[in-house]
Parts: sequence; structure tokens; C-alpha cells
Amino acid sequence: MADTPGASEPSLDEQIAAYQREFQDLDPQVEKVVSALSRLNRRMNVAYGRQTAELGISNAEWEVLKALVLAGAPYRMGPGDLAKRLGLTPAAMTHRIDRMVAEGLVTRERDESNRVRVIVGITEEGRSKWLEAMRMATVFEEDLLQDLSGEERGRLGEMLTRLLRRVEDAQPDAGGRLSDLD
Amino acid sequence: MADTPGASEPSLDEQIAAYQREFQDLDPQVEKVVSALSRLNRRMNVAYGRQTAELGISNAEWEVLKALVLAGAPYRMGPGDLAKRLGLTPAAMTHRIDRMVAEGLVTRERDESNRVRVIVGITEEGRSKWLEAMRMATVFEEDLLQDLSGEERGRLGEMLTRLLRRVEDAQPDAGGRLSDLD
DNA sequence: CCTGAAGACTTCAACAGTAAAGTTCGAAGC
DNA sequence: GCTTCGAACTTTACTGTTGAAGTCTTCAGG
Repeated sequence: MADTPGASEPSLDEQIAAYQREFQDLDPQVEKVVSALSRLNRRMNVAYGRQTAELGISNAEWEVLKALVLAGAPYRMGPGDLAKRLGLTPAAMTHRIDRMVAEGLVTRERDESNRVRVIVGITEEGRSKWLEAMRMATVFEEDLLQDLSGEERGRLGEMLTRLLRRVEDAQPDAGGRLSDLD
Repeated sequence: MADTPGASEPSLDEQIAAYQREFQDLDPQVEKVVSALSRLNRRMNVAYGRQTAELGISNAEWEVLKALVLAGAPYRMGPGDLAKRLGLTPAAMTHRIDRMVAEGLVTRERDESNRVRVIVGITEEGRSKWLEAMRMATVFEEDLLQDLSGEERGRLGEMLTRLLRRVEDAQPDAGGRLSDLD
């Protein structure tokens, strides 16, 4: 028993070998793409989580800030729209906004012209945390792609968007429960 | 207001334009790769979730079955090892195993040679659900990559593993809290 | 006006996860 | 061979999410 130091993650190639052992008609080339995608995403989320934690916010809170900023001026959205955008239920959005208001990241006010509506806006502090998170994220992302030439980056982006188009066509319910955003 | 049918997801290009509007020094090529990766992964998880739901299990349960099968004969692991492999806490593993035992997907027994240890094994039903899920997953994955030639698939896999290597080197704590597995 | 229906958010109960404390068994030292 | 330490799992208290029920506002008819 010299090669089971812990039950940590096997290497990608080991794992693909295990799949082939247990399930014969598997295309290793396909599996490699899919598994690498999945692992990569996982690692990236860990990295983002560490960065946002340094700012004293969670990834969940970062997502709300992102949605508000990307919505453009005047940087306001209703809880319902935010919920759709982030892929969570209105109930979860209510609670998340509660916390973020308490932390001073966003504001919540009633829409006076339509008093059933609520408007969530970003505070100065929220905006500056978003900005700081963006700075860290772009440094990380640039580092991540460092081994790829400009041409390779282009090809990679193009291939990924082709795949994305394919799933989106097959699964056009963008408003559904899609979990976190990019 | 003809172009805001809901607050659903903007297209990838719209989103990148929004990023550039709000954050000048952003490399759109990098952002495209990163955002496409993230979205693609999200969509894939939705697809897997639907498939496992058809089998009457959750993605979480599927992951446990995967880990057991990929471990190889005799398809048994301790809760602690499973927890490390899936990236969750031992406490969460205890609960998850509780549920899966109740549903007849796995077994839990004490290790008689070391009575502090517990051994989780897969049942016939668990194995057959895993197999069925694998069949559905490979059909989906093959379809996903359909627009890519064999050569493109190879290049894509190679580039992704290169990125993966880079994050793993920078973030070598594979045993940490990494969330779900592939 | 007043009523009824629909929309937007919130509240409530149940569930899955984490962190930390607790339990039980095995092993090493005195 | 008792005691103490450490390892492996479970329990407990708390957090965040979901689905369903509840509240409040608006609007369209009668």
C-alpha cells in the first residue's frame, strides 16, 4: 500500500482510467474534456472564494454585487429580478439581501411609484468591494491563462462558446435554477 | 422596453460588454474564456441534475456512487475517505450516508478488525443506478461535443488540462473543501 | 366604489451543509 | 495492565436554501 496516502483526488488520467475500467464504452477524449472542465471550474471557485473572503464577503454576496454593477446605471434591481439572475428562489434572495443590508453592501427601499416593489441598490462600500474583487479576479484569471498564447486563447474561447451555444439551444430555460453566475 | 423580457441571463457577449463598460482594464479574450467555462459548467450540472432526477436520486447521491465505483473492487470506502474525496465535512457525509442507506443505495457496516471504522459499500441497486446515470451522461456529453472534430476535441482537452495543471500547482491542497467531483 | 385576480415580496417549516464538541475504540508508554 | 493520546465517526447547534403558504399592493370590471 504505497500509493494511497489519503483518499484525495486522483489525477485526471487515473480517473479516466478508472472510468474505462468500470464502464467500457466510454470515449476517453470526451471524458477528458468533460472532467477537466469540471475540475477546472471547481478550482476556480475555490480561488474566487479565497479572494472574496479576504475582502470579508462571501462568493454569494459577490454575485449580488456583480449583478448590480453589470446591470449598469443606476445600479438598481428588484429582488425578483436579482433572484432570476442569480438562479435562486425569491425567498433566498430576501434573506441574502437582509444580510447584505446589515453589512452595508446594498440598500433596500420601496418603489414609491409602485409600492409593492422593492428596489435594491449598491452602496459605495459595495461598489468598492466589487471593484477590489474584480482586480483580484482578473489577476488570477490572467495568471491562469498564462501558458496559452493569444492565438490559443482565441481558439479556446471560440470552442467553449460553441459548446455553450449547443447546451443553451438544447436547454433554453435560462431563467431556471441555474445556480451561480459568472 | 422591447429587450428586457425578464431579467434572465444576458448573452455572453452582452455580459462581456457590460464588464468592459464598468471595468476598463479587462482583457475581453480572457474574460470570454472564463465566463464561457463558468456558464458551460453550470449548464452541464443542470443537465446532470435532470438526468439523475429521472432515476430518483440527487446529484449528491450520484457523486457518492461514482466515488465508490471509481474506487474499484471491492467498492468500499470509509466515510472519512468519501468525505475527503467529495470535498465535504465528515458530518455531512454521515447524514448523506444515512439517507442513502435508507434508500437502499449503499450499505454501512462496522469494520470488525477495527471497530472504530465504518465501511460503506454499494448495493446492487446503487450500482445499477450509477450505470444508468453513466449511460445518460455519456450520451449527453457526446452530444455536447458533437460540433467539434476529433482533432478539436484533442486540442480542447489538452488546453484545459494545461490550465488545470496551472491551478493545481498554485493550489495544491486537493484534500481541501473543493465541492463536487467529476 | 368595491370586489376579485394577479403580481411581488416575505414568512415559515423542512432539509442539507459546516464547525465544534462528544463518543468510542485502538495503540503506545510507564 | 492502566492510562493517556489520537483517530474515526457521530451529535449538536447554527447557517443558508428551498417550496409552499401568507401578506400587501395594484389594476380591471361590475
